[in-house]
Amino acid sequence: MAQPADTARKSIGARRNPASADAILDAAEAVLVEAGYSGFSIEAVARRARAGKPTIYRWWPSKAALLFDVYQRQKRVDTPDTGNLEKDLVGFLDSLFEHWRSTPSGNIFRSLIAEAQSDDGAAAALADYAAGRRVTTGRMIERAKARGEVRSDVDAVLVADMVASFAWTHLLTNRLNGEEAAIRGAVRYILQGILDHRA
Amino acid sequence: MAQPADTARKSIGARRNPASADAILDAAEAVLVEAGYSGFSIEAVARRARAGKPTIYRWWPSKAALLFDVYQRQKRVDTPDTGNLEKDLVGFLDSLFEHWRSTPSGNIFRSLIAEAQSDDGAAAALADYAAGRRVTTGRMIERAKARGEVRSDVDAVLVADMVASFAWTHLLTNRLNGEEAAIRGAVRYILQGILDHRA
DNA sequence: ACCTCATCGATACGGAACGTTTCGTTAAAT
DNA sequence: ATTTAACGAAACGTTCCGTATCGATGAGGT
Repeated sequence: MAQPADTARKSIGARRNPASADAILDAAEAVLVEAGYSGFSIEAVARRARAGKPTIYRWWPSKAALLFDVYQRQKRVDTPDTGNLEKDLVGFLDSLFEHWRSTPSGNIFRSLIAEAQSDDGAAAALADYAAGRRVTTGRMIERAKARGEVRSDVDAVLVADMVASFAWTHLLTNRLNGEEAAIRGAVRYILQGILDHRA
Repeated sequence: MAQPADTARKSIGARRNPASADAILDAAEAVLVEAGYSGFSIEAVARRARAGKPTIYRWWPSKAALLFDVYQRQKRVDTPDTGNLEKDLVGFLDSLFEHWRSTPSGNIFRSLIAEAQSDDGAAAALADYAAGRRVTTGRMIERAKARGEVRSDVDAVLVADMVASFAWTHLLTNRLNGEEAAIRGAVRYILQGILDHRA
């Protein structure tokens, strides 16, 4: 679901000032980029957006919800489809690492994961999002299965989970640079395995 | 005059009351277990330990440092060695998940990772720790290489990284229960790959 | 036996951010 | 033109931060 955790929007009075919501999301992103997660406070966002704190709290029940909406506004890396799974997976991870490195998305996502460790709402939203992405990425593997490239008994979502886990962990431990060899290695091991003798 | 070994007052100041340090670490762990990461504050730890805040700040420069020490006191899951890599990896992950589930270690580790997203010191400590664990776990793969079970060109540390990533991500997204099938699948894919045809 | 001194618990401090409440103002909807 | 609700600003009490200051405690050295 693309909606924020709650959306318990009050009565008929629809969001009267969408410009204000945009300004707040813009400010939140800017604060996150300039001050980092540790400097990301509702007060800082309100100051930056020239908005009142209650305005933020009215629409976003928590810092986590705001973070999640900021993340949702970011562009996503979509999954390639060249007809070759190895090329697709390596390309996907290369693009993802580059995207995390060169846009605010990486730091926003890190913050979101961190927040999810202490905020149940953020945890639920993140779990939901991650499950969706596993399915999306899993389609890459499904396509390869369809063309007979991958064994039919393979769990595409699980493979997507392994790929995502590799990426997440690298993001969380600041290992996004010069990891091309690791990416290629990891993909190759998932595709071909590491055993010396085959049954 | 029989003088004891000169452990004399050192730079950092001889820790005069190790019992107090233990009490603080005990309290920190208890707070973390009872109130979770969001309730984990220096003040709460001090209250619980009947210690003064300055006493904590004297020895631990940050919340992250205290967290790390708490984590270091926990038991670790060690890597099995049955002579069969698949059994070892599955056993290792099963034990790790069970350990994270049934002891405070999981939540402490989650907190540490979260803290590392906003504290450079914690990030460095975590990176160091994780690198060490990759080497340790990598020995499992090295042993399998030595007995010819694994291809000699395989990067053992990278494989360990993939295994750890899988575990970390499951921890961070609250997926520690009923994951036996996923563990077996992931290990099998790493060992045997997912391709249908081999080159 | 005395003295010295680092650590101890306790308390207070200024600062920041929390989440809420109050109050005029503004602007869309009727 | 009137209603109505979201708006910004400001202030609130609270919690926690990290630091400073205090007298008490107790071990080591003389």
